[in-house]
This record gives sequence, structure tokens and C-alpha cells, in this order.
Amino acid sequence: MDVKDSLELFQKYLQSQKQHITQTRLKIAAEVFKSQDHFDAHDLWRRLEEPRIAPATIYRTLDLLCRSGLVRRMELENRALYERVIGRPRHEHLVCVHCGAILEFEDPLLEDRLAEVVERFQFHRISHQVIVSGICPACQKKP
Amino acid sequence: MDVKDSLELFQKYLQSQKQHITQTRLKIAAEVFKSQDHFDAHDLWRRLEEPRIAPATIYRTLDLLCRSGLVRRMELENRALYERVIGRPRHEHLVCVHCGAILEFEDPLLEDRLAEVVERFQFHRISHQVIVSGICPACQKKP
DNA sequence: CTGTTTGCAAATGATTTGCATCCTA
DNA sequence: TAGGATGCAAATCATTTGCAAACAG
Repeated sequence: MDVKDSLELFQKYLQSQKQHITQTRLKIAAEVFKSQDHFDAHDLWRRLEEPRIAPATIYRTLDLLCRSGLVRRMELENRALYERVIGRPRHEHLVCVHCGAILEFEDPLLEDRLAEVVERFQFHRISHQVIVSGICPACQKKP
Repeated sequence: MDVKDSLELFQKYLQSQKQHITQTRLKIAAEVFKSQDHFDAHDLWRRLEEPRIAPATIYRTLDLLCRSGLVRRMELENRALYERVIGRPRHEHLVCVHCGAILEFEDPLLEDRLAEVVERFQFHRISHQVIVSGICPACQKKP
């Protein structure tokens, strides 16, 4: 799943929603699909190096990307981070409160439990997030 | 575990941290320990009906309550909610994006998975949150 | 007494919104 | 060409911070 494929999926999403495929949206989406990490709206704006693109548009486009299911948003203390989801294995996060590192982990059994809970409650899931806050191994060793 | 017991635990926490036990802190904590739901800082300020207590102090005290482990903070879209944790079973949340309802669920097996992950990574956990966003059964039935 | 804590008001900072202009479809 | 999309600037809004006065130990 490369950037090109992801962009196509995004375009299909826009069309399915009767939304315009604009140059601005494509530039923003391409930058997101190139990413390998967790970033906030301002990070993305900086990476684009296109001062003409307004931060407001970044927010609006990130919202579209999340709705499309290609990108995921996670709520941290006082800010939201985004990450590309398409073409990546399902995972959750460990966040170090010391160094800010975000570690990812995969745990199918945990995901199974979540699926069971959603089923148990007859809840229509749109998204979910599992975040463990604490101190990473590296920071534990620091003096 | 009633309000009085919880307050005592909070006082012990304050003493252990060499922090002052003040009337303002006790009033805020008592209101929190009376709560049965999820509330934000402003909700709490309103419930106190003590205009003299500054919102800033509410935030500062909620922070202490979270550090003490008696209260838990959850990050939602653009705001934080708090809930009393002491004297209640461990649980996670389902949040309805339509009506805003917050459903709680208990799932020991899910908690076990989290414990295993934390162990696997040798991560020192401080807190965690599992939030499933979606549409609750009641809202699914609405036209 | 003496350092904390608090109230108040101002500052912050991420995100949202109004609106005229621009650009897809 | 029409209505959605964008840039820009202003508005929001929860939360934080600086500081002098009030208070706990």
C-alpha cells in the first residue's frame, strides 16, 4: 500500500461523499500518506512547506481523512495526534509521560475482547482507542 | 466506600506528599466523591455553588485527585472528563457520538490483556484508557 | 512565622468559524 | 456557472500561569 494507492482510496472516498477532489486536499493527503509516525495538525502544516495552505484547511482535511477510515486520530492530553492507518497492522499505544515516546503494540486478543464488548452492547463502533500512559523502559533506567 | 472514607484517603495522600489540607481542597474533593457520573471541570465548579472558588483551583485540585489515584481523567474530543474511581469496579467506556451518552463496561479479560502488554514491554503503567466511539443502541433505533 | 495555596485576571494554544474569493464538477 | 472549498483573520474555549493576598502547619 503506497502513497499512490492510498490517494486513490481517498479520492474514491471523496467521490462517494460527493466532495470535491481539490489540489489542496491531495497535497495534504499525500503528505499524510508519506508519514511513518504520529503527528498533529501543526506538524503536518510544517511538513507541507506550503504557507499558502491555511491551518484551518489542514484541520478540515484531517477530519475528512479520519472519516474515510484511512487515518486515525488519538486524543492525548490537550491535543490530538493523527497517524496513517491504511496499509498498517491494527495496533494500540503506550505513551511515555517522560520523553513523549509513543510505542505501538499489536494484541489480537485485546482486539477480540473489544469486539466482544461491542457485540455484547449492540454498540455500533466507529472507532476506538487504547492508550496506556506511563514510563517507558528507557526512561525507567535514567537517573 | 463513602464520601467520608474517600476524603480520608485524599487527606492521607496530601500528607504523604507534604501538601496542605485546605478547606478549598476538601470542598472540591467532597463534591467529586459525591459524584456518580462523568463530569468536566466546569461541571464541578457549577455543582459546588461556591463562586469564590476559582476554576483554576478546580483544575489544580482535580490534578491532585488524579495523582492520588482516587479519580480518573479521560480524554475526549477537545475536553477532559473526570470520574470518581475509588470504591468502584474497574471499567472502560463506550461513548455515543450522537447523544453523548457514556456507557461503562467491565471486562476482566481485556484488563488482563493490558496487563500482559505492559509486562511484555516492561512499561511502568501510570494509567490507561479504553474508549470506544460509536452509536449506542438507543440512538441506532432513532429515525 | 514562612512557605503553600488561592483567587483573579490575563495569557495560551489548539481548534473552529465567518466570509469573500477561488476552484471543481 | 453554481455551490462547495479555501485562505485569512477573528472568535472560541478549555486550560494554564503570574502574582499579591490569604492560609495551613
